[in-house]
Amino acid sequence: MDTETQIEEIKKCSVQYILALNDALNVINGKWKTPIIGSLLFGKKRFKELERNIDKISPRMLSKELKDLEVNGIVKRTVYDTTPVTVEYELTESGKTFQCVLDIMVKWAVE
Amino acid sequence: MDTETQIEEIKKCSVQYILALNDALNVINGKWKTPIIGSLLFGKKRFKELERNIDKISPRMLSKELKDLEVNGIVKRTVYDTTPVTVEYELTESGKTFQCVLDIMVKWAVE
DNA sequence: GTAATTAGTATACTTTAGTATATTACTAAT
DNA sequence: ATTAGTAATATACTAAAGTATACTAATTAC
Repeated sequence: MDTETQIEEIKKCSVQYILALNDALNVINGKWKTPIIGSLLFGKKRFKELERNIDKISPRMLSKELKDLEVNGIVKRTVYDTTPVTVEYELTESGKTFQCVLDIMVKWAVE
Repeated sequence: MDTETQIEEIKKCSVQYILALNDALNVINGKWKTPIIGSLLFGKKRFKELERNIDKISPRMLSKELKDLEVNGIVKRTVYDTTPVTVEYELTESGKTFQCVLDIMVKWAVE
């Protein structure tokens, strides 16, 4: 069964539909995940760059949310052995395809 | 400026993009709003029907979330003067167009 | 007269999310 | 020697979200 057919099947069953929905919602829940993803859509960034780019986020939250996003396969973390250490965050392929979800939310909000 | 052009403009500015995104996110935040919308996508329902349809939701939460959704123009509440009183909840036009947002989230989750 | 149904509300509580502030260890510049 | 920058972590706290349980008033069915 291909994904298209699979999606059609899921749409018929409210229980499965809501389960799949929750998977997607877990990626963006909380106050900070969308600003982080939004910021990374404009290119890879370092910890401090994100901290400066996202207004009022504390390092604790930034650290926690980046970990969550990494676990969910949205963000890729790369450490470079420099002094001081350089850590770069960027969206994975899955993270990039998530843009279409965000775009349609923006579209809905505007309309 | 038509909505299409407006959306293109917003996509260029991360601040505006995130603001619009938050409007959409406010509609679905919390544990119960998507199950409620999901349930109403299958047709109009009464309070007790929703309570039975959505596993483990308490009347307090159902009441609160329905009010939120009503305020945000997603759900329409209609009271019929019967005994005992009948209250029907259904999606507004805006609520129905929100389905495409949910659908794309499901699509993303499956893929 | 008692139970069940309707659509909720009230109160108290627990859990989760988020904030504030300080600290770590390393280095480079002043 | 002090300050600043790197990427965080630790501790303690507040605020928001959600749960549990009991309750309302009106009516019908048993």
